[in-house]
Amino acid sequence: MADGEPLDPIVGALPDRRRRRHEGTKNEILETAWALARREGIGALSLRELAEAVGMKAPSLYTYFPSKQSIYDAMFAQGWRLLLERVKVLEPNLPQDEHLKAESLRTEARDFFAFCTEDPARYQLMFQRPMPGFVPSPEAYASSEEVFDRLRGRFARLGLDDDAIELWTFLMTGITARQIANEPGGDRYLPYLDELVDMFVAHVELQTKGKGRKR
Amino acid sequence: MADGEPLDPIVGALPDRRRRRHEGTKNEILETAWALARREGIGALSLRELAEAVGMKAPSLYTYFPSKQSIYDAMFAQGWRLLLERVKVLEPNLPQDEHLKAESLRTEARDFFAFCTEDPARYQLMFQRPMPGFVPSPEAYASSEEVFDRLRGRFARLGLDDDAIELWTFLMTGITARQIANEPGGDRYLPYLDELVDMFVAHVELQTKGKGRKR
DNA sequence: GCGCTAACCTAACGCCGTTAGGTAATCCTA
DNA sequence: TAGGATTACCTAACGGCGTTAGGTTAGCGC
Repeated sequence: MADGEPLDPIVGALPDRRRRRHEGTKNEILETAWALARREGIGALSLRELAEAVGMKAPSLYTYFPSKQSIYDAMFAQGWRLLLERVKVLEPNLPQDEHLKAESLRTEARDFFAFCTEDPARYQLMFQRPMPGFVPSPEAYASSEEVFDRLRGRFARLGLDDDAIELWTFLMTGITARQIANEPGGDRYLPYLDELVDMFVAHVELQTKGKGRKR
Repeated sequence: MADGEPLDPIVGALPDRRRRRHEGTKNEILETAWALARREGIGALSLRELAEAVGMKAPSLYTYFPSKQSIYDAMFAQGWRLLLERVKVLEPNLPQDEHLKAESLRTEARDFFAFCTEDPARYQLMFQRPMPGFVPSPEAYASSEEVFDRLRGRFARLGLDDDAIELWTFLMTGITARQIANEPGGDRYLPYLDELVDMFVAHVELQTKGKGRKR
């Protein structure tokens, strides 16, 4: 308590120049990790290989990350932050009422599908957790929570409740998972996307009209 | 060509007693592998641990399987054979015409959901391929193909085409994937299953009525 | 009883993530 | 600007992994 910040004692106390360099190297490691993950699969990432790709030996990586898991964690957080940025730009274009519900949802779906399929390694890390024992840290998890919060917000503005969100999530999960599994990197299932959205819209419209029914 | 069977020269030439014993041990290894996979995750399976659990040392497993991948492959094939058995019993109860389409699909969905959620490790192995580099052998793949063929057959009898199958697969993939990811071993999403089926039925009914339309 | 081979074993290879412990460069303070 | 601290790397090594090499023993057909 007496001498300043006991939290994060190493990095936190760095002067700006060094700190920037440290952060720069950290980012370089992460970018290289993404490149390797894309080439050989997220589960095939090796610290020795990663270290060599950035011009180090494996143990030196531990200056920047305390474990391999923490590298995965940082990548996981990066992925969700990126998705968060992308869903944020969707929101100003939302209609003020429930008009254009279908169009909004089509845009939403296309954006999500594009995000998921443009980087299969990222998709696996974010949605499938293929590394045995990997559990994202609370900080990393926070971004993913905010993505869902904002999804809830957008759906509320379209007059859709939490059950609709669950249904929506099933649809989006289903089509992207199948795309990644059967044709990673491609977009063979993209033509089905609008049909899924239409099906969904028809369903929730029916629910709303016959309101007060079950559940 | 001259001297009998050059295929599978070791196991194929065994006398019955030995052969049975060999197959028995093989099954014991697989059952133990399933137990370990269920306890610690399919990706955490270790040959040394597996060997110890069946009272061997790791290299001795190579008498029964040529590699760890081949153990995964055998488990993969087992999983799909089991699912095949389960969908087979569905077929005698199918209606002769398109009557009871919704009921048939509800049964279909419930059965699939139950199969997927009752063993998360099996689900991951069959549907998510979490082991880097694992590719099922053609023989193992055959069972999974037959499951799909029979699905096509059942759907045809209900008057549903291949596009409907794709949509159906998205739905089933979506809800099971989410169940496994968010609450492995539970059935929190089961209540949404009938709603998904209703949505699907309403959609394909609409497509059929307004026939000759797009796509 | 003899030869064959399945069914095990131990030892070891090269990989992995990680730790211990050392050294050189860089920075802040006096 | 010299001294002390700390970062940013290194090499060596540990225990674990899947796998291979090479050996021994037990069970089988002839």
